[in-house]
Amino acid sequence: MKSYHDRARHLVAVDCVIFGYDLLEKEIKLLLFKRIIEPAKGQWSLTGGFVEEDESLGAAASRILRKLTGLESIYMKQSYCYGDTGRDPGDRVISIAYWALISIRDIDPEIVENTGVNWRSLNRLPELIFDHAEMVKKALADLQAEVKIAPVGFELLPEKFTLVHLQDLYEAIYQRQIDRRNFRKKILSMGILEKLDEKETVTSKKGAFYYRFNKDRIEHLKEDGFYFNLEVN
Amino acid sequence: MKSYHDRARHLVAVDCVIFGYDLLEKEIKLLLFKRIIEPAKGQWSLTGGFVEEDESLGAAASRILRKLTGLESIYMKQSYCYGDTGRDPGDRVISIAYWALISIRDIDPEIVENTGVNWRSLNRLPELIFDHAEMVKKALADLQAEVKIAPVGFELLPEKFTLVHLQDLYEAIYQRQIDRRNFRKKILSMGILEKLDEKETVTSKKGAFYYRFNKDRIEHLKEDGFYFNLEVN
DNA sequence: CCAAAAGTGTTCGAATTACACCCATGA
DNA sequence: TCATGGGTGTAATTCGAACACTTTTGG
Repeated sequence: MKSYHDRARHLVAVDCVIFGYDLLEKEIKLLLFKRIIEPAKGQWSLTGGFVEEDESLGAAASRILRKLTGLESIYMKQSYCYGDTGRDPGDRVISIAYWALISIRDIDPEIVENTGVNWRSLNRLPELIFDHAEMVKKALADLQAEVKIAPVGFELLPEKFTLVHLQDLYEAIYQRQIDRRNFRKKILSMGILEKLDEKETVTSKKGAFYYRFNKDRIEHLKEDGFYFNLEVN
Repeated sequence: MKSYHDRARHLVAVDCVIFGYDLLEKEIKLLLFKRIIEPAKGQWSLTGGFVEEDESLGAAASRILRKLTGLESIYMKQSYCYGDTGRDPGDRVISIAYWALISIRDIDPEIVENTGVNWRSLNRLPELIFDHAEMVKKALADLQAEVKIAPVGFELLPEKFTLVHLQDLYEAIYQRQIDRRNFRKKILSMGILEKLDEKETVTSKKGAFYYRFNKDRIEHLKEDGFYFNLEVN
């Protein structure tokens, strides 16, 4: 049954701001690609695609992410809907931006190779088409806000990680330095980490203890309306 | 020039979560209306409409607000885009929710009368169609977040107001009690209010001093990245 | 033995919370 | 004179910020 006759119909797209973290380089990167269709063919762009007939917005975003990385992201959130009439010179397109946070190391490199996408450091982005720079800016703000209220970053680290790894990650997201002592004090006081007996000895001679997340504890805290704030110092 | 051929085209709507404040009743209300078209004709709904061919999303939201209230709202913000395929049983409609905050007293009562809309207390809402209840919930959260970082509420009060009025407003938005002394201490310490010699003597025998906003000072603080937080006590 | 990274506590100031009594006035 | 709502200050606590030295060990 179709109600609503004679109404304007619009092209609706989803654009994905895919943040990746590589714990070796300690930097947040963005997955960009060179447009293969007109207009603006050959220029740098976010990854996106049109929303199909019977496809929800989230499904469209997941489809695009999966195609480019082979991943289903745990952290994929809607950011904002961009609908100015002139934003895409090709036609009037309404675009919903999503952001996702993934671990670069998890990606199938072959897929990345084949799809012509490219990881670019957040600090040294090329010029982007249309309003994509604005999308990135807003998505980063969303990510930074999200990180304060949910243990987002934890999804990006391997099962075992050191407190140094964890701090590096938060520094990459916030894009600033954090005091080591204050960071440890705060994160440990939350009681969501379990210290293991094992040490990571690759990056230092002394070695750093591995930790592991206590997922039950996190779930428990969330239920109690726990406010996860790591914005120290 | 039209690029992008053979792509699905969608109905795109805007739904407005219009929050109103009445300083007499000290309550936030929502502007609802009874649907006059199928499906769900006769049921309560947010106010909305389809986005037209060459109309930006914000323009569509403003158009709807203006039609129903005669107002241009200073505070109208995009909330979230709802696009599940089955959300509207009439057809697949992608809807962008906006919220606005207006002063009920400013509205032309004749327009409200003619359009069949209705102010309903936020605490005693009727059942709403589709996913509109979810829209309201999210928009309220957005409003509460916005209020912490911008002097939103000020737009809702008349030129002259008492500190009691201002506190009532914030209590209505946060939906909780605030300690009188702490509230005053905080708001006065910001230096954005000017005390007048005049008193409001309607609600009390003693009378309460009127205040007025110092808009220049607010602009000045905003430029310095001022974080407007009134979440006291 | 020394370079390099991990690990650890304390102090200070600011901000937030809790809390109770006096004031002015019209009826 | 009394009921009603307006107005005020202080002490206790919590939270975040700043800050420097010791430990371990492989080379």
